[in-house]
Amino acid sequence: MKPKLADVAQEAGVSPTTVSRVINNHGYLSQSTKDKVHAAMEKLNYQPNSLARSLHGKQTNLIGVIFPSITNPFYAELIQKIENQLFNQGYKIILCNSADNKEKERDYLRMLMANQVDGIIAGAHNLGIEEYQKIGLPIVSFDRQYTENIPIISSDNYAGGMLATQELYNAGCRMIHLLGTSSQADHPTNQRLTGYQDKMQQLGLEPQVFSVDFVDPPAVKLLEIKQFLQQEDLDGVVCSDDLTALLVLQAAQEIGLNVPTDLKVIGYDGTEFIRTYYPQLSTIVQPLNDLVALLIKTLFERIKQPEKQLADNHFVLPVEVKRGKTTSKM
Amino acid sequence: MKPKLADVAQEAGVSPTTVSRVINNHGYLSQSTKDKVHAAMEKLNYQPNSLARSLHGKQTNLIGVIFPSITNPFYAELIQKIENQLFNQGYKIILCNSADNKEKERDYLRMLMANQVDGIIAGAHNLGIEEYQKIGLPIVSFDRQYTENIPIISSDNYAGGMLATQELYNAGCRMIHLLGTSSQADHPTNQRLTGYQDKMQQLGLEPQVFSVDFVDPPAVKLLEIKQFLQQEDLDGVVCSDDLTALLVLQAAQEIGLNVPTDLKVIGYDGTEFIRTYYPQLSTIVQPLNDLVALLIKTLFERIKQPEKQLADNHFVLPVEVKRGKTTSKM
DNA sequence: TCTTGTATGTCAATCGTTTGACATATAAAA
DNA sequence: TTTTATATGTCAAACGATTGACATACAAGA
Repeated sequence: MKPKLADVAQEAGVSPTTVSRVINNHGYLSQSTKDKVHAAMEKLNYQPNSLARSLHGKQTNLIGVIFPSITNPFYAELIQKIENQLFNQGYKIILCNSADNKEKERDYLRMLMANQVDGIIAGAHNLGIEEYQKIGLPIVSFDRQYTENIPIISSDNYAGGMLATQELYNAGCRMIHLLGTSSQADHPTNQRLTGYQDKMQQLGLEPQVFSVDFVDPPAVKLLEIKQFLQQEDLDGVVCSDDLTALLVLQAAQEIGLNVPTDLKVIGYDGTEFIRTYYPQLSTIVQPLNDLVALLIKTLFERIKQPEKQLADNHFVLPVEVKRGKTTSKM
Repeated sequence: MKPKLADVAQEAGVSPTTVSRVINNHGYLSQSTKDKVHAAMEKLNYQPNSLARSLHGKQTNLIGVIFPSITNPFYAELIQKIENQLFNQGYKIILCNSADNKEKERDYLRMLMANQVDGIIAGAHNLGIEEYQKIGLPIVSFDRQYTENIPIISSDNYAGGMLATQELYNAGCRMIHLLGTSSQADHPTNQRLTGYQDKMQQLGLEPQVFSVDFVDPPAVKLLEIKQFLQQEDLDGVVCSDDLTALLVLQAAQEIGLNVPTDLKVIGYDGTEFIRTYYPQLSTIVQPLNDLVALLIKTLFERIKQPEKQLADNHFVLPVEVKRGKTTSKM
């Protein structure tokens, strides 16, 4: 059986209370006792049962992390950075992949409650606001609107939409379309769309929006995009994310459109992955490191003072353009 | 405060014991009592504290999942599938990103023990065998050799190495090099190298191996690969993984080598991501779904019968070639 | 009527750890 | 010598749920 505190006490020849005191550094302790206890813990490979400790009121040091997918490089990098930061502060993460599935998300929320996590970082929502209100746990959200009481961290989607459009315009495009994946009405990334529309208007151009269904498999999306490229009169495409942009590049190649000569393309997200393995793709870079730092800082504030009313609950970080060959002038 | 069992009892007008009986479906219960209790749980949004339940001897339904990275699409897809399967069976995962860091891996193992996880799926190791032996928990490993007592699930790296080489040979290559990332001597993916070497010998060709350092940032690797392509006399490259293959394609383009005319390339892993977004890349496809199913099945067997000696502890699943333009004949 | 099965309640021990109350003992400081 | 800080021990209650032992009560069936 796993060693328990009492075993350590016996091994070290001290009382259980003393062992607990050593572990929690509580009360008066001589160096020699500490050493004895540590030696015994080492010898038995003892680990205090965190279930028992947490049950007694201590934190669990577990954070629930809910995102719609981890195979999307953007989320993968986000989660990896979150994991890293949290690990450095002594926290572990329970990874929840909502898979855009209402039931799964609900089940996970329940499980997280049952597991007494200290807090939740959420970047997915299919559920109504009520379920998020009911949880009664510190939550911060990435780029999703929940309730007034839940802080939202996001990058400047509106400015990003404008920047992307401007970039194509600067590269000489005049027939710029937006290619997006349809999603809920209140999804903050819809701001990218608005940014595009406003910028087009500013430039005196007609906004043109085409949507592919978010849930379609990529092969289907590719087909739709090929049709889109063939049917429309266009010389530039603002994509709602980099993966969609990759499909555009692929579609363009398959139907014999040269990028950037015939068509210019800009994506959105600018993950390290894309920047490394598709350096030619122009894109709007979200500041992942800053986003993660802010998410975690905000979450810890919520954990420390759960009741505190938020003066402002929406934090927006700036984005920047990363220029590649897909928006070269010629 | 969070509602507890006693609150539910009061709300439902029954005894705490009865509530517990309803939750665990233990002993005689009338339908009306069950309904009352369920209504009360609903009303209070009650979730049994899993810490307390687990402390009492029940399983935690937590599985530790340790991999070196999640931003690599291969691991991302593996983890996503693991998460999915485990969720369907009522388990949650604690995601551990070892980041090829000994200390981090050790800390995570400790934490997992402390959190009383029911088992571990590990695909990383920097640590010695002893630390894995000490844990005393059901473990299965993906593609890593730990101890005789820990089952290993992998795909057929040796056959994969041969297949990849044969594919280039069939496409007309005669100067086939292997480009790999250096790693530990006992790493099972070294079997890919051996497969390559044996196949070359079989074909009467001279094996040529070039290594880039695993920890180098991609930009540095890219440089090294460019030099490699320029210095060596070659017409085909077997890459140890798809990401390396992407760098080769990029390097080739930058130095003006046409693929597949001047140079043919084949990768390794064949994730859905690569197959979708780089369909031109030929690669060896690992059977992710089967690997995950087997990992989980084996883990559950270990959990059920931890003491059972293993007749065979290495399970190897077959791979297949996915042909793309990078190994077209012409 | 006497069993027997069903339904619920009370009580207490248990899981492993934390922590406060209290006792005691030694050593150093006043 | 008396105080005080230091060091350790014993004991027991708590955290929230589970579960067995035991008591009680009511119904239906023999």
